[in-house]
Amino acid sequence: MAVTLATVAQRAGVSPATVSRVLNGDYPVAAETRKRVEKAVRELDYVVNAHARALLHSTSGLVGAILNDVSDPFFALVLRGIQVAAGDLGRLVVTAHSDGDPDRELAGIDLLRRQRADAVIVVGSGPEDTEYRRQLAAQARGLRAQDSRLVLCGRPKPARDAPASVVTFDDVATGRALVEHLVGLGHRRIAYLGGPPGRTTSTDRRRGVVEGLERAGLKVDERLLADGDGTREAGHARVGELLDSGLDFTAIIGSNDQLAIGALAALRDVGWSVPEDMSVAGIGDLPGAADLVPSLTTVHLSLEEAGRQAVSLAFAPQGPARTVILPHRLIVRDSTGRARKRTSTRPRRGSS
Amino acid sequence: MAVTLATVAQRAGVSPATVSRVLNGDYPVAAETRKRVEKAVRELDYVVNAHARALLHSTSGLVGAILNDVSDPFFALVLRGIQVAAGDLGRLVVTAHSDGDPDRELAGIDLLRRQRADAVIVVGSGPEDTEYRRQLAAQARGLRAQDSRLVLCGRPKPARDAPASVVTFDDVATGRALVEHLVGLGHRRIAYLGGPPGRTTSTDRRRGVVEGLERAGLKVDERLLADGDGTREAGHARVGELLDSGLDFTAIIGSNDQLAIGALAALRDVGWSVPEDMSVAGIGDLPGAADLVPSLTTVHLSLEEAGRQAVSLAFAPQGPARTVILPHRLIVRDSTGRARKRTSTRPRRGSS
DNA sequence: CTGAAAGCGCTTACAG
DNA sequence: CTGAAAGCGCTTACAG
Repeated sequence: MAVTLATVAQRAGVSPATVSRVLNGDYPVAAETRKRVEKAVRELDYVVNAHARALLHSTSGLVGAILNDVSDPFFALVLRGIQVAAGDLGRLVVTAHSDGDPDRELAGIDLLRRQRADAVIVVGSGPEDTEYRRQLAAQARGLRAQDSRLVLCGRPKPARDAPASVVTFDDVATGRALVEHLVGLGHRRIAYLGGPPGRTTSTDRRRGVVEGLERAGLKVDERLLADGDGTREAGHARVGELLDSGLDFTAIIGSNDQLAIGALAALRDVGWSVPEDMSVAGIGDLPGAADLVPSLTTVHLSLEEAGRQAVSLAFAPQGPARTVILPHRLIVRDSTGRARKRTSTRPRRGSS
Repeated sequence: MAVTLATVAQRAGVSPATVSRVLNGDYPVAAETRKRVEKAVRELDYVVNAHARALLHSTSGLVGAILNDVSDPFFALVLRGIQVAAGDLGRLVVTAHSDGDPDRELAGIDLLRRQRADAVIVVGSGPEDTEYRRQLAAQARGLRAQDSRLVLCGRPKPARDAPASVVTFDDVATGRALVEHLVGLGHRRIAYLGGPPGRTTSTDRRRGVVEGLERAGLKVDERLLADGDGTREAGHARVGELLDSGLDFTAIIGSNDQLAIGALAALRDVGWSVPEDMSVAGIGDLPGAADLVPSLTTVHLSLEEAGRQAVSLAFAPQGPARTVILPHRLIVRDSTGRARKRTSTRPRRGSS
């Protein structure tokens, strides 16, 4: 049925071993023989079976990536970096998506272990749940035992001793940087739109914001720290609520660009101007942030670079697990400006 | 070294066959034995080798996807659809990216054939080059011979008789729909920003625009049809040039949303208002199109649905190759409006 | 209910 | 330069 090495060998009138040698081209074969074999390969449209190969060597040439959601630009950019770097190494990328569900993430790693992936890269923030972290650490050890490895991209290790490399950003510092920027512009009451609670990134960015406020000697008003699922819609809704609440604030930090975009939309709804009536900032600097009106002040994260680094850590020659913290960069654009002088001049909801 | 079925069997004091049966759970095994085996599996952290399995059955459980660029939202959305549908079928997705290079695309298919992917989905517009189409058709036949199949998502078949299924949009109709919309608003001179020449989608959308103009009895001014690589930057640059050229036009159709975004930016640069001074529309309705200011009139394409359909075509029970044309939908937002009455009132470049 | 044996499609020492 | 044979890690008739 299927064309195998044996089929080719028969057609070319040689042994399977010889065909294999021609194909791999790493062994002396008579020019004449080679030609016959190549002809047979062409005529039969023979394509080597990667599984048979993978069985011999214990490597598959596959690198696995687990993502929340490929259509989210954050993950898409990291994935691109992974693809480029993996491509350069002649490896294919196998992706599984978890939708942020810890169990699906773990199940994804398992599937990838079955495929004997040369490395598994788990992208994005992780659940802080203890049991989950225990299991992830176990998967890290399992991969190691298979001569593969786990690389975490965008989150810290689940346990100090987990054999996993990490490439991530200093999420605490990104939150702090935004607060410092806004405080420098005279803002004293800053609202914060958090991401899904119980996830490393959400916790860290929020901590950064709180630290920033404290360092500036400002008191933290919990009522201005709004949680949500991190989507544009959540940002839109939370800002609507904050506006309705009558609380006083002059700036909004979205813990990601989507939230900031939602905030901009909510402000547009009520006719407030940004940055005149309210400053808005995000984190991520995803494509399009500069094309918003007003263009978005945000913290740039080199996501594609993170993906590339993850692959390079994955295939680094031996050595213990490493941790790389990638730099971030505050990008000041038009959505943040000096704080309003007097709150009494603030426009009222629906004033437009 | 590595933990195999044999290791588990030995530990549990049974034969490999029994372990296999416990693992697959499709065969009677004594409860007592089962328990012992499961214990051994757990203790050894045994993970079955998918390659050994793939060698037995001739299926791998992998679906392959070839994309220009995962970080482009168009492709990211299709990929998400593919992942969701493949996940529902218990299959993993292997991705390769081509950056639009025909040779890399073909090479990607080859890698996927080696992996014995159950199906290969090639996403996005295709080169119109004859030689390329011949080779793609050959790959389609090769996949078919391997009991796999080729599905094209977003482009037509490379040849009438190529054994490939197709899920795509009516690109000609999308271009035409936009022209009709604009003509209905009184526009008579419409500029068009094309995508990369020599690609199916570019050609079709452009044809749609030209057809639309002709049907409306308008004459086609080639000078208003600008080609480019389809990026935001190209849109920005082309519109700048068109503005400088002094040609008269009141609306711009970007053959994708990125081009339209670039157009909006270029108009902002010179202080023109949209839609008062110029109408702008795109194709795609990518996330964020509604958050632009002004929000973008565009043609909605159900990209995620296209990905899902591609998988469903790939695993449809037998049957000849099929072609599915997904519906598109004109979404009128704020970036298009009635044509200016008198061209003489048009603001001049740099008037702002 | 359990095991021995063959075989999936390759590669690689080992001989010649 | 070429081939016969063993083996990678599984599954599945075939016996029992």
